[in-house]
This record gives sequence, C-alpha cells and structure tokens, in this order.
Amino acid sequence: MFDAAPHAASRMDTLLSGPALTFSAGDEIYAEGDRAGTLYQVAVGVVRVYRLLADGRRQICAFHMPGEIFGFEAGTERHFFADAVNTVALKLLRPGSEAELSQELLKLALTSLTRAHDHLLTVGRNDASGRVAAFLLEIAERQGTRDVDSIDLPMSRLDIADYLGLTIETVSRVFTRLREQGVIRLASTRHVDVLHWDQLEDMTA
Amino acid sequence: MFDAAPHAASRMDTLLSGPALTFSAGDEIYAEGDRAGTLYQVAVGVVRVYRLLADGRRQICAFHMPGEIFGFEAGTERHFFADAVNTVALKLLRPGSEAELSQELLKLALTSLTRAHDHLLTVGRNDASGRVAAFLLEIAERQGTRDVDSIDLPMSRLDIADYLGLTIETVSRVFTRLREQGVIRLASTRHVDVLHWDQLEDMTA
DNA sequence: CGACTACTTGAAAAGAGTCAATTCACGTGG
DNA sequence: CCACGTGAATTGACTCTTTTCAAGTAGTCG
Repeated sequence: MFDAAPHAASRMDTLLSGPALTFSAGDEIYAEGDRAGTLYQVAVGVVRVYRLLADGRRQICAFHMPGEIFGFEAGTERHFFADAVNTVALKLLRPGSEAELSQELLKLALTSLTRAHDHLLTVGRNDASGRVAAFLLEIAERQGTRDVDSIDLPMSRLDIADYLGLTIETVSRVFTRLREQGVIRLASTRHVDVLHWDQLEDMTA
Repeated sequence: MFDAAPHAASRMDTLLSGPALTFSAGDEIYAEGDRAGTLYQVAVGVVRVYRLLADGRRQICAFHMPGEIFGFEAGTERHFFADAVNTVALKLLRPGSEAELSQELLKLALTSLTRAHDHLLTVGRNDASGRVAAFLLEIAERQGTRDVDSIDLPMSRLDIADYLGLTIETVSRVFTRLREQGVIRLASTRHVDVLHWDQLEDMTA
C-alpha cells in the first residue's frame, strides 16, 4: 500500500516515521508562515500544496499521492499552504540526526525539483488542451493505472485549473472537446476512461 | 566579486572548488543525456538552463548569475541543456565525500526548488505584462541593483520569451507599453531604467 | 423535495499568437 | 570613416485562443 508509484519518491527507510495523522477533505495541513521542518509521507488520499495571491487567486504547485513525501522548505518558515483534497492519512517523518539523513533528503528534494521543472514545462509551453492532456498523463502515471485505461480524479475542476494556470471553464471545455473527439470517455465528472493514450501524448509539448 | 546576491545560494565553503572554465556566448556547458554529477558556480556572466521540445520550442528553466550554483540532477543523467548567455567563467565544484557535503547540497537544492516554484507562479498566474514585470523585478533583485534603478539584461528578447512562456513579439510589445506608460526607460535594448518600481510590482501576481 | 455546490455551456470581449514588413544596432570590409 | 550586410528588435494587421460574464444543468446532502 505504501509502495511508491513508478517515479515517486524513494522509500526513506532511514527516516524515523512518527504517528499517523488523518484529515478530512479541505482540512489544512500547514499554512504559509508556519514553522517548517516537518516532512510528511502520504499514506492515503491526495494533498495539494499551493500559494495564495493577494487577489485571492491560487497556484497549486503540486498534488501529492500515496507514497510521496512533501513538506520541504528552504528556510525555517513555510511559504506554501497544504491541505487535504480528500480524506488523507499522513505519516510524520521527523529527521533524527541531520547529517546522516541529509543524503536521503537530498534525493527527495531533487525529485521535487524535477517535478517542479516538469510542471513548469507543462504550464509554460502548452495550450489549454496540452496542459490538460499532460495533467491526465501525469495523474495516470502516478496512479499506476496506465494499463487500466481508467483514471479517477480526486480533485475538482477548480483544483485542476489552479494547477494548470487556466480557468475552470477552459478546463471543462477541454474535457468536453476530448470527449467529443473520442479521446476520452467521462464515466462521471471525476472518472475518466482514456480511449487513445497516443492522442493525449500528441497534444503535449 | 563572488558575493552572492541577496537571496542567492550560500557560499559552499565546504566544497572543493576546481579549476575555472570559460565559455563564449552560446557555448554549450552541458547537454541533455550527458552524465550528471558535476556542479558549477558562476564566477562571471550568465548561464541559461533549458529544455528543448520535439518541435524546436524551448523552455528556459533558469538563468544563473554570478555566485550562484547550478547543475543539480535527480538521476545520473542530465535532463537539461545549459549554455552561456554571454562570456562566462565557471568554477567546477566536485563533491568530495558524499555524506559530509550533502547537508550543504540540500540547502542549495532547496534554494533551486524555491526558485522553480516562484518561476511557476510567475508563468502560471500572470498575463504578459505581469510576467515581464516579475522578470524585471527578479533580475533587478539578483543583480542587487534595485537601488540604482538601472538593470542590464544580458539575454535577448527570445531568451526572455522562452523563460516566460511568451513569444518574442509579445515581450517586445510589453517593453514598449511599459515605456509609453512611463514605467521604464529603454536606454538601449539591453538596458532598462526603472522609473516606477511600485507600478512594476502592481502588475505582478 | 429543496438548496447548495460543482460542473457545463454559450456569447462577447480581451489577450496573445502568427505572419509580414520595417527599423535598429553592430560588426565587417571597402 | 562610411556603406553595407546581418541578425535582433519593433511594429502592424489579422486570427485564434482563452477569459469573462451570464445562464443553465447535474449531482449531492440535508
């Protein structure tokens, strides 16, 4: 159950794992300004990490799925908000002796860095269709359900929009268009069947 | 000369610094697929790190200025290209004993991660004007020239466009508009005088 | 069944991209 | 020192995409 998805974070066997915490959908895990330091590993559910802008807009930096570790900060203070997309269980990871673990942590931080760069590419060099396509491929890969051709989306259209730098309406329209083109089927709003993976790939940068 | 800009990377006094390498504008520093592992510190000039897409488009992930360290990779292989924007001198940093340094490296990696997230915010939640404004503020801050009100841009309009996820024409038009609005003055194409920092800030997310 | 929220759809407006034509800046050679 | 050529940058006209604003529909939970 804890096994990481294909390119998810490594296992962190050297970290002492603390107690498990549970959250309901929408619960705050941490907020901007909080004292940083703690790392979390997702046991169940999905976490979103985001920034809030003065005018209320939101940029979701990452979704974290089971097995993945999040909570890195450059300084002593949080610069992001994190909350539960759905019902979430987390394991607390508290670094024991700094030195011996930093090597493990470095690997994890670099994984996060790679993700961030991939995300930047998605947002910077794709039109709306390309971004949604990239998003579906990313989620599918991380759910390890590429073989099953069915993806479930734990997050709302608004979450997807805020992740991709689009509006909710545009995301909705792209889903509709993909359905009309026969690329996907929408079993329900939160459940996508992919009929043509290759066409999704062709849409991404 | 080596002193880092305000929020630039830390000094890395514990890393062994190797010989200095020099590059002319446009020279490749490393390419996608190269063996990773080496880190570099910029002594002179500016480096761009980017990805190339199948159709030839380019997403610049970062510009690195004097004092900054770059070259982190999650795996053993490079996923990016790096080349010299102008005349560049680099110091090679070769980690000696893995364990004792990873703590230093972790800090640097987290700095890169923060930068990547800032960049994502810029690209994901700003219109063209906002992106260019954010870009100018970022460069000014990293050049430490905020007090002088003058910025020089070592990179071309195309570089800026590829960094911000825009076209060269749009970048050019934004510069023109900022000039017409009296926010900046263009001493030359590569030299910007900022007349109203506050107005630049108001344009960013 | 009703109320609330999430999602979808439509029409109009704004923004950015594309294509094409100048203009500008700079280095080279006459 | 000037003329020319080259690549970079700007500008213009037009198209296409996305956003915005406004309804409308579908689910869901009481």
